[in-house]
Amino acid sequence: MIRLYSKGCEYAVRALMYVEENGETKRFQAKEVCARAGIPEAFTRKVFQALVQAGFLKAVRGPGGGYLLTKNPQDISLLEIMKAVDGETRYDYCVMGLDACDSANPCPLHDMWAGAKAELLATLQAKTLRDLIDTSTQRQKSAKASKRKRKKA
Amino acid sequence: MIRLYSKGCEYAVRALMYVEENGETKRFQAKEVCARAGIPEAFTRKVFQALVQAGFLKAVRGPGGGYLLTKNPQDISLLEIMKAVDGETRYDYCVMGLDACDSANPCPLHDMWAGAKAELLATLQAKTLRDLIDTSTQRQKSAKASKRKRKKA
DNA sequence: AATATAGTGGATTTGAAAGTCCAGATTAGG
DNA sequence: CCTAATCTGGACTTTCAAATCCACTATATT
Repeated sequence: MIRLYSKGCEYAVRALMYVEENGETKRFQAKEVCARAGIPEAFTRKVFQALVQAGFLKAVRGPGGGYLLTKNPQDISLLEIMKAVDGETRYDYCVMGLDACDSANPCPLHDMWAGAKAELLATLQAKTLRDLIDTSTQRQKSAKASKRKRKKA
Repeated sequence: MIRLYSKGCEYAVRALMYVEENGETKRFQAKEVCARAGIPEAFTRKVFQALVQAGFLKAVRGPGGGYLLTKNPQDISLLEIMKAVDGETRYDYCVMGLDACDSANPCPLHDMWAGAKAELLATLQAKTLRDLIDTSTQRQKSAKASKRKRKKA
């Protein structure tokens, strides 16, 4: 199975799609958001710790605590999240697994992959958390709409 | 690290780039080709078994035995090898890890990934074992050529 | 027939990613 | 000050791909 990012990063992304607006800030608790996203809480907490250290989240302890997004969703790109969780080098390896592969000494797939990779990374950089939330919300609405339609019919 | 295919498949591809022409047929032994490709022999043997069962290789036992390619390198696509080793479903999963993702109910990355995937698969289908061998051989030659140049200078 | 050389297939081990557990630190509220 | 709620961080366990091991079968050569 092709993975753009690790399982941990997958959980980070899926969880962050469930943050809720509370006035200016986006605030949420690990337990609650993991339950809604349907992902393992204990493991996802580890990932949140990484996001705190990377500066994307601020942790608030104690009753009523949780996490705060330090930026607005439209200012957080998917690629940034990926780099924070999986590190910077995930996309830096030869797809054929050759140690000695670089632009000066390319493997047979090097050029085609360089192109594909650049496109992919550009898209992931352009895609913001806001986009993910919106697409997902829209989808849920249209799902409900067609449910109503089916009920009517 | 982004992997287009499993480690086993990587070894299959890397090994097959070292098959040698013996008249009409391409023949090689596991031990020798693994040594040349610099990959683990025992594990790669397992992969060869899969390629035998998939019909890409014919196994010849006994002294002087080895494997035969059943087709010419220009008639074997990289994608075919990948499917034989990793199965048909490797590219069929949602890149965001959502169970309920399909074209009727797409995840936020679905469409962009569908496009990227289609391009990628087309390239892998078009790329033949012959291409891989030629690119690799060419690279070795030009490496030697520039070595000679450096020596001359 | 005996021997040596190849591939085969099942059992087992290894290592990294994924996942869990729990005691500890922090803080809001009574 | 006590309790409950929340995140933290280290140790531990599980899972799966990757890798190894070894006894077995098949066959060419002598």
